[in-house]
Amino acid sequence: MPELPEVETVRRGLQPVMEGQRIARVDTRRDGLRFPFQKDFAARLQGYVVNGLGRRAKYLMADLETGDVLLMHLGMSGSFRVTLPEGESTPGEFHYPRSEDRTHDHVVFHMQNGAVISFNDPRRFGYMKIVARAELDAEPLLKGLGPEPLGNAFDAAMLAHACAGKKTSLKAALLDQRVVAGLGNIYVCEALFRSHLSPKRQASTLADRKGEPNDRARHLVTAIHTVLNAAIKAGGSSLRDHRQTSGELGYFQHSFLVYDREGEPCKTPKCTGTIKRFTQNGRSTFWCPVCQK
DNA sequence: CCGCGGGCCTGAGAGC
DNA sequence: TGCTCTCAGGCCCGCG
Repeated sequence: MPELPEVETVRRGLQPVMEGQRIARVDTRRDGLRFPFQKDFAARLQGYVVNGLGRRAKYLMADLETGDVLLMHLGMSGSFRVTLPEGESTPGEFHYPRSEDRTHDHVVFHMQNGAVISFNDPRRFGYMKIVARAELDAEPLLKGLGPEPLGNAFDAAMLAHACAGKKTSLKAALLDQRVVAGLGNIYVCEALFRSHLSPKRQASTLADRKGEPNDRARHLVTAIHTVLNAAIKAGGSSLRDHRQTSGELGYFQHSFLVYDREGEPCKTPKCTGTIKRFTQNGRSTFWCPVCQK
């Protein structure tokens, strides 16, 4: 599922029931997800207050009063569902990911305020890991991540510099979390389309000979900002598994201009092209060969 | 450094 | 109805 907008949507849904609240109990319903749980996983969480819930790239980070940080990654199919205590919740219609039963609820947080937060992940590509805050800088999962695409450090100059001399494709460069952290297959396709840049274009062509950013770099950065902000506003994109923590669907998939639109007409004004799909670095790329150059 | 293929998992959808 | 095949918002590893 989840790229930055989906993870941010989940963060905003969990924040009110986690931040400043005490975890009463944690149930793990299997030995692990992608990796086995740490032996003291539940013990390091139970009974402690969550001071804050943040996000770095596609990771959720729960700051505990103990000085530990719980890192959570949703993999491809992870989702969280919040159930509020009797009388406090009136979330409308629930759309459960995949099965109606909760077979794939692998981790359940019982908050002292009565909220129950379930982590569901059919494919189990997600993971959770507790790291001491003092050791976060050395944490392999986070080390080497590039800047946040919506943060101040990410601009045309930074992107051009990171891409200078790269012979790899623009698509591959943007998917590389060391270049910029948080984009995935959908939003890379969408941002390239919106900036009229070909996914096949060599990444180095965002910079001039001195490594200075050109108009392509500036347009691409703008397109990334625009598409991510719009997707967050829409609660992310629900194709298969992504749900907001209320169970509601995200709806940015209705705003896709290229992703999942193979064979359909290009939406660029006056463009007569047709959206094509091909495989790049093992993933589907959707694009318009007519207006993306 | 790079691209590529395989692996990790389950489930949905298409085709037969 | 049911089989087989392909594909899926991520990411890591090893190969050449």
